[in-house]
Amino acid sequence: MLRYFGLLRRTMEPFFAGHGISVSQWGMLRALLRADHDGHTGLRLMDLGERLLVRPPSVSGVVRRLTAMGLVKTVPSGDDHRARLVSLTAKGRQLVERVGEAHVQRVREIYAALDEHELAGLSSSLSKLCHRMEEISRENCEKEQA
Amino acid sequence: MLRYFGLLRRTMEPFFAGHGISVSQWGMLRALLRADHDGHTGLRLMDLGERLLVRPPSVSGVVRRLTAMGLVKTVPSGDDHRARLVSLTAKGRQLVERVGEAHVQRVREIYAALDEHELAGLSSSLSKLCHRMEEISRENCEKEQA
DNA sequence: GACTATTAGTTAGCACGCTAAGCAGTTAGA
DNA sequence: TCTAACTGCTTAGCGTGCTAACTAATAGTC
Repeated sequence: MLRYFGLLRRTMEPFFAGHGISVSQWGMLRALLRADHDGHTGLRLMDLGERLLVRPPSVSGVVRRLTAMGLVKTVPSGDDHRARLVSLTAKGRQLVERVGEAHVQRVREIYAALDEHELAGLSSSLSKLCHRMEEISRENCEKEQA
Repeated sequence: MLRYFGLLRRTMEPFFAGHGISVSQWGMLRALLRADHDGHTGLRLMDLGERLLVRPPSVSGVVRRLTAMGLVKTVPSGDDHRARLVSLTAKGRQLVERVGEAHVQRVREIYAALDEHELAGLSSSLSKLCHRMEEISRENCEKEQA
C-alpha cells in the first residue's frame, strides 16, 4: 500500500523536473492559476498553506524560490499590512498552462490502467479514508488538549 | 486525490512521534525485524534501500540516527569489506514490536471506514496503478538513454 | 599481475516538510 | 485608551528525500 506512495512521487518528480519545477512548486502554481480564474487578485500565504495542506514556513520557502525564478510575484496587501498577496507573473502563467496540458495527459495515461468502475471505486474509497483520517486527527487533537 | 497523500502523512507522523521515531525510521526498523524473522543476521545498506525504495545517502542518514538512538547496530560484513550489516539491538527489537502492535490497531481503525469489497477494490486498483507507473518510469528511462 | 569497471558507502549541497520562537500589525477587552 | 491576545509571516534548526562527486573494495579483462 505504501508502495504507491513512493512510486507516485518517483513518477511525478522527473516529469515536473523536465519542466524545471518541483511537485510542490507545481501545486502552488496551479493553486494560483485557479485563484486567478476565480477572480482573486492574489492569495495570501496563509490561504496557499490551507489549500496545499502545508504550514507557513514551507509556503514561504516555495514562494521565495518561485519568485527567484520569476514565475510569481508578491505585493503587500492593502487591507492588512502584515499580509502579502502572491500571484502569477506572465511567465508563470504561461508555464503553468503549458505544463498543465502535459500533466493532464500524463494523469490520463496512468489512470488508463483502470476502467470507469474501478476509478469510481478508488475515488470513493480514498475520500472515505481521508474522512476517517481527518476524524482521527481531530480526536487526537482533542486528547492532547485534555 | 493527492489530498490522501498529505493526510496520510499527517496522521502517521504524530502517531510514530508519540513513540519517539519518524515514519522512515519505523520503516527501517520494520524491515530489519522482518529480515531477522527470515533468518538474516543483518541487512546491507543497499538491501535496505531497495526494500524501502530509498537511495543510499538517505539510508545512511536514517541508520546513523537510529544508531545514535541505540535502536540499531552495524557490523562490517565478513564477505565484502565495503559492506556493513545493519541489525536491531535488543532495545530496537523491543520498541519495534511494541510499536508494531499499536500500529496494526491504528491501521485497522483507519481501514474500518471501508467494507471488505471496497478494500479489495482499493488494493487491486492501487496495485494496477503501481504497475502502470513502473511501466511509465521504465519507458522514460529508456527514452533518456536514447 | 596490472588496469579498468562495477559496486558499497559516504559527503556535500539542495528542496521540502515540520516545530518552536520571534516580530510586526491587528483586534478586542478592561 | 491602552494593554493583551491573536494573526500573518519569517527565521532557525532538524529529519528525509534527492543528485553528483568521491573513496574504497571487489570483479573482470588483457
